[in-house]
Amino acid sequence: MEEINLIIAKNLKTIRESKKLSLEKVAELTGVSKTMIGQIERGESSPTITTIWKIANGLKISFTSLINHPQPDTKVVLRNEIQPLFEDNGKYRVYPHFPFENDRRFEVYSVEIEKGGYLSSDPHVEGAEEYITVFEGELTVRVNNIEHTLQSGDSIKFKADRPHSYHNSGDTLTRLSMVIYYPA
Amino acid sequence: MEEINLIIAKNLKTIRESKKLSLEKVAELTGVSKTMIGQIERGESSPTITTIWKIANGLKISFTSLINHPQPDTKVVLRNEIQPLFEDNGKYRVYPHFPFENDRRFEVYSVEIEKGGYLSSDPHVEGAEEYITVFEGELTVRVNNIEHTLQSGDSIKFKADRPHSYHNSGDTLTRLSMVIYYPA
DNA sequence: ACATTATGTACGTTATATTGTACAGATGAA
DNA sequence: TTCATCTGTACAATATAACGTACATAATGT
Repeated sequence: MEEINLIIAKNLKTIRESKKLSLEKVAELTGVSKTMIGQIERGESSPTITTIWKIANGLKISFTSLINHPQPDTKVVLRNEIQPLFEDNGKYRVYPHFPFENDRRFEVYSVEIEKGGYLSSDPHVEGAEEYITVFEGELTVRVNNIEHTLQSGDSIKFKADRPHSYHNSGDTLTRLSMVIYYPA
Repeated sequence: MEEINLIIAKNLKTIRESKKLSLEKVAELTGVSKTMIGQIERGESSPTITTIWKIANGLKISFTSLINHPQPDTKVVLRNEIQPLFEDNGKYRVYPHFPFENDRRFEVYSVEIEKGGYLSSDPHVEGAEEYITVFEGELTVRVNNIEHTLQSGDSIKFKADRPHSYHNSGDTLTRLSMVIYYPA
């Protein structure tokens, strides 16, 4: 998940050292206490937006240079690293492979639903869409009061800004891929 | 100067209303209390970076959509609106016309120095440069232990990451324009 | 009309961001 | 070495962000 305050910590320390400034010098330039600068660099504090503003302006750097962390060209996410979310007494399991991140407009999940497993989802934000492909078993999606039953290999796309539900209507484990898109 | 928390206040309120969400709904989606969301929208609070992160992620919006405020195509800055900075007992007056702002890599000032007025400046950050043009009177700049005397219409550029000083070496008021550049 | 729900604000409490001072280790000069 | 300065951290005090509850008003239905 990459804690945001750790990102800032690393960025600030890198920038400060690249400018060869001491904590005290940064404190002078920014009007933020030496102690606070140190704590931020160590990730011990989640600074307020005004503090970040003072730092950015005092150091004459952009806001994003503190917030952005360079995205690696390649990123591998192992199943074991993913902390699944459990619903319906563990019968419905969500694996967030690529959760929402700053500018990215979509998320990638996979879902496992045991036999009989069911989940009713509240509407997402207006304009949101879901793209589902079934990889194993059978899935029944209900949206707009219409049920759609899919088999392995089938897909469905629907506007997810209304109530919808997922149901393993088959006799075996259902596994599927889900992409959620959010409008800009 | 546009207080940063007021910018966020406006952005958040606009985004929330465009999505037709109540404070409570936003609280649910983001994990930030309804009260805090309200205070942020009213500009009564400078949220911490983690709170902003929660809001951005919960609402599936980018960080910058909360921070950025649309720059007008045209901006007029009247001399009367500028709050000058006084040095050397008011003999050295700095007028910040376009102070540092997020991505902009330079600042534009004008300076008035009365007869005999003098200012010794500490080094700016490494790589900083100053571009000065004299509009009225005489100016003596000292940098690298060398003095340069300029008349109205003359200009000078120098690396400002070392000590330097300005001196009105003439008999009349000196007025000049100063651009300070900061490396990326 | 009334009741009911929904929405945003005021208030008191807790958690924590922020500050100033004091301290310990490092660095450097003589 | 010794003294001095510089750098970053530990600590205690204060300011304020963040929370939960309760309240006022608006909106909605019956």
